[in-house]
Amino acid sequence: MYKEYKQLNLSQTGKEVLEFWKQNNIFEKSISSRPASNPYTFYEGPPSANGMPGIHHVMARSIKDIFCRYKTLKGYQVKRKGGWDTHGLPIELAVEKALGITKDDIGKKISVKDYNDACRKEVMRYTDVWNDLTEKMGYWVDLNDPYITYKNEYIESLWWILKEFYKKGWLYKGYTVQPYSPKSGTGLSSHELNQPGTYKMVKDTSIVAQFHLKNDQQHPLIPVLFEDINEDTTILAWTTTPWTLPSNCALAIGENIDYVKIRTFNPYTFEPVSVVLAKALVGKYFKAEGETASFQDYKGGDKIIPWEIRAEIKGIELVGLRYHQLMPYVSNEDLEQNAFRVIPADFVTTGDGTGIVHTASVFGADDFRACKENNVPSVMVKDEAGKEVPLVNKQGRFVDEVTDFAGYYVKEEYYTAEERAEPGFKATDVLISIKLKTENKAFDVKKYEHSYPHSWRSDEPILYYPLDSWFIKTTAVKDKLVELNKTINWKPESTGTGRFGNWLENLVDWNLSRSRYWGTPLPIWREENGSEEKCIGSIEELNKEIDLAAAAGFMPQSFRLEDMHRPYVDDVVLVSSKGNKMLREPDLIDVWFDSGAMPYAQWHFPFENEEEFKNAYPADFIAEGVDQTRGWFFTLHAIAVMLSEASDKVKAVNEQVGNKGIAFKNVVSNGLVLDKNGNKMSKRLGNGVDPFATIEQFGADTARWYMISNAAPWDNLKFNEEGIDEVRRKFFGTLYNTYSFFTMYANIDKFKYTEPEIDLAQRPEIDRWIISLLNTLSREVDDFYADFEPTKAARAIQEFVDAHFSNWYIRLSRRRFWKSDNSDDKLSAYQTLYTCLITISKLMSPIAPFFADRLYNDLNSITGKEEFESVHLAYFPTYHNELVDTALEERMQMAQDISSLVLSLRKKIGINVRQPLSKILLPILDKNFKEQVDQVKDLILSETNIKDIEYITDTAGFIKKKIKPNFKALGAKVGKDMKAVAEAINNFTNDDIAELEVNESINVLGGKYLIADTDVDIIAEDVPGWQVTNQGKLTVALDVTITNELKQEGIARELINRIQNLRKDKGFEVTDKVDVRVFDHPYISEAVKSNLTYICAEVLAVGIVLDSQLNDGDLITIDGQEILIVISKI
RNA sequence: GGAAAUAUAGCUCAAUUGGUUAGAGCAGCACCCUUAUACGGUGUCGGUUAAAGGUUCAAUUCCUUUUAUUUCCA
Repeated sequence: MYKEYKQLNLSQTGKEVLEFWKQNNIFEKSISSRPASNPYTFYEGPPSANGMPGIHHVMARSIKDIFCRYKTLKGYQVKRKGGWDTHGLPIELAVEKALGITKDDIGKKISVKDYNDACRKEVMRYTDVWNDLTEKMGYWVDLNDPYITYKNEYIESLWWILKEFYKKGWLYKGYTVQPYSPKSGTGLSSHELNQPGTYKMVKDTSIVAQFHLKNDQQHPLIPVLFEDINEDTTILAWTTTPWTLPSNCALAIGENIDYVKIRTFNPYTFEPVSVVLAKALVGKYFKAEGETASFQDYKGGDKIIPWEIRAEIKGIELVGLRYHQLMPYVSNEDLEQNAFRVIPADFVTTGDGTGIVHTASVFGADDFRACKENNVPSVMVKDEAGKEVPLVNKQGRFVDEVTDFAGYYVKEEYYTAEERAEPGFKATDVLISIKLKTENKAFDVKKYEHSYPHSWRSDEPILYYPLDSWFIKTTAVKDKLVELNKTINWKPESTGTGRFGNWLENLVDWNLSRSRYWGTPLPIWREENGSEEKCIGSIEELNKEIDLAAAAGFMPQSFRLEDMHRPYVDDVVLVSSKGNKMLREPDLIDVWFDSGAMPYAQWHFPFENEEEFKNAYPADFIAEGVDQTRGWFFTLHAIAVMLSEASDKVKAVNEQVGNKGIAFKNVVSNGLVLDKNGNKMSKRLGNGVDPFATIEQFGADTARWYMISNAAPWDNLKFNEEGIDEVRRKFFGTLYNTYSFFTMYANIDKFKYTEPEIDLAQRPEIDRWIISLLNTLSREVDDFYADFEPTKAARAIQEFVDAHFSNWYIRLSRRRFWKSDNSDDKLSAYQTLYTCLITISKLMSPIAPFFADRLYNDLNSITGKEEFESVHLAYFPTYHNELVDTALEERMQMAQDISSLVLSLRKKIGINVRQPLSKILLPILDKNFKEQVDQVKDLILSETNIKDIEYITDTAGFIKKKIKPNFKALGAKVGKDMKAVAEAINNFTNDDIAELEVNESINVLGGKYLIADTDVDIIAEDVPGWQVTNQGKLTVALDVTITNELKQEGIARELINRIQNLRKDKGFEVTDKVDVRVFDHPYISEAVKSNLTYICAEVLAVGIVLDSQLNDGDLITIDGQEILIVISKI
């Protein structure tokens, strides 16, 4: 007996199937049953278990799961090693919050050891919750042996990679401009800058400064810029950070921007001056009235300042011009030689300012880069230790060399509230403005409101400040990164070419340093004076060095490092070749390096598991959220490409597996999950969706199917519970019903698929049709999965189940199952229905793994047709081209369309389907048409309750035709004359159309064009005198005459319908035979007599008695006539 | 400020890659059907395809600009 269910409960099904998987180790078998020689490699992007999983994790992991399961079906061995991301700032922040401390307290209020222990505990806090979700959502990943990034072995692999880079010269210490908080004395990571509320609107003093050009220099533009010896020509540059002006070292222009030289007067000193600025921004600083004003009549203080454009200059021509240092506090020969000149930069725009950017290399990341590229030195001073430092110290104050402002805080906010409240207090930016105004160096000063980042910790504005950091020289392999990226299949493509591609094009070196406590320590030891350094690439190497240090007396004898984290690793002191102490660089490395190195470190490569690594490199497939584009996707790619150059061991592996140096071949980046209104889910709004509750209520399958079928993975998903319910009702409900239908009859007939397969040729049209469609579907779904298009796969399956399988195939086949005999036709119906169900279970199993497995096993456990104990151990349905019959699919579509047209006509004229009608007319469109329709004629007739189909040709001019231009075909032919041609065609008379049909062509526009019949669509629009409707090319005319005979049959059908309803109401089994007594009402008596056998057969009655004495029973109504009837089970 | 994605019916999504009358499902309304179906059928309501401009015989589709939402980066 096939299992029958009272109702569909997907949540319950999920739990039971999960238990079945566990009991029978199905996941393990799905791997062990596939040959190791046929691997498909998937990398798990490690989640961090210090936060609760959300519904978006169900989304991301469904995508991973789908393709892994699909590849298993296709015969690949898909190992999925799980992993945990355990380091990093979020964990440290969570611990700080839990302990009620700040970063500054670490090492003071709490020891680094205790702190790190707390982190270690925190990081696995929600592991159980995560594991629970993983199971319940049906995500198959190996959690028994996950990689954990804080393990010593993992870290050792990271050290090995770093050493490989170091040896290649790709790991260096450098200076970079970073967000910096003077109050906390620490650099801020980009993560910290992305905290909510860091960017705030502030009003800053902005200055347009006049940079006076040197008139004694060699430059082609000099004659233009200095028209006479007394002319004072300046370049206008704008800044919102006046405190950086003493550090100015260059002016940046856009090479393609148009500039002008304008003669005018300085608005503060009233001195005559010439200024250079972007042409597009002239209107911002000069009033239109000034252009016509007289220079002679101008007096200082006049509201209208005269101006005139004296020259137009291309940006590129300005490059190289030298100017006088604006605030000459600090200078030297190098600066005089190489700084204070105009350089080109790509970040200059004419969006605001003057189109010329004041550049202080040490206080802006863009500035720093532009200066470096153009070899412009920075304005620096030497501190007490002789080290070069900027003009602003780490407290945010000017150094002594900036005499006028020595000791002043550069940002107003760094002063205390009391200091700021003192009378006469002025912000340093304001003081600088005043000074520049009086020195004839300021052209425009005003307050400017803009958004500026603040430290989330201390709430004061950050500085961009140069700090020491360790870098990986990713720029050294930039070209290869770009090149190899083109070999990666990105879904969607735009993420790869756009977001990722552009990012690679503008690649900068990777800043590895983090001044934190819980993370992978940088394995570099330095002599205190920096003259010697060592990079350690393994525990063994470290131990050797420790032994040397022990011999030098710096370390205890036979010391061994138990834990590679801080503070333990900081206790290791090594010895230099000169016998000096070497201390570890205190930095940790960026956690993204941890995860990007997982292909190697998860196997503890190269120290162990070389084979495992080789078999799983590179990944065939990875998937994460699009926010990982510059995170994990990048670090994986960067490390892989760099190792392909720097490491002999990786090179060797690459050679063996034929890898050019990538870490992954296919990547799916999925979008976000938003709430149903399109808002981000957040704790604050309380609009987050609990994945556990969702799975409990609807079942994991429903949630998965909903998320996958609703929107492409890379589109944002608006998560709506009503949508899940719709999926349950429409898709799973329908599919469940098809299964119930099957079991209901299969159990009655004891169908176990033991009979030999009926030849396809012997099967009826409708069976061959659904089999053809099923094969087409298999191929499509296969292609969609292979192309990482799960949404299209889901939609195709859904469409098949709903529109074709359930609402056409089964509906039209029902009668075949009622028959009491066991004919071949019935067997064919069973075999076909079974094949559809089992195939659907396989096709859908990657997306809805629980339901699919239940369906598969409910069927297969009875028939034993397949040897697999789970659908996930089975193989993807093979596509059989010979089973696909496109002509058949076409004519069945026609049958559906024609039926639908007839039903719509019946509706329009108010004759219901139970009333038989004699015939429909179909105008013949082409030779094939009649032949095609004839083969599905019976289906149409029974579906629409019509007696016959009659075909008509237009020989008699009986049909009114309509002609429509086929624009696509005509476009190539007539081009610009389309309008005229279309009009001509639309104006064709019936005779014109007839001529075209006979000759297969016709002249239009007085013979200018010859129109072929393929250039137009001709449809039969109307059959005068008939009820007609059409859709596309199809036209159907209905004969609405109801003869007495038809009427009687109609009444008989009504009676059958009422009896069937009564059977159902009374709870009779579908196989129960009945006795019928019905009142001998004149309205039905003829109908009963003339359709007696038909009625009896339909309702399984042994006989019908017309009884004029009947005065008890059920009252039924037919066409308004009330009639008593008694039916009784025999 | 830069890069990217998205924007089509009240909602969720299509539209054969430039072909003229933009389609489904859900929701609403009306009728109908059902010995698998809390399902289905037919009809109805609903659109300035975010806005503006451009290219073209023809634009939801290509280009430019703008707006909104979102992400990543500075």
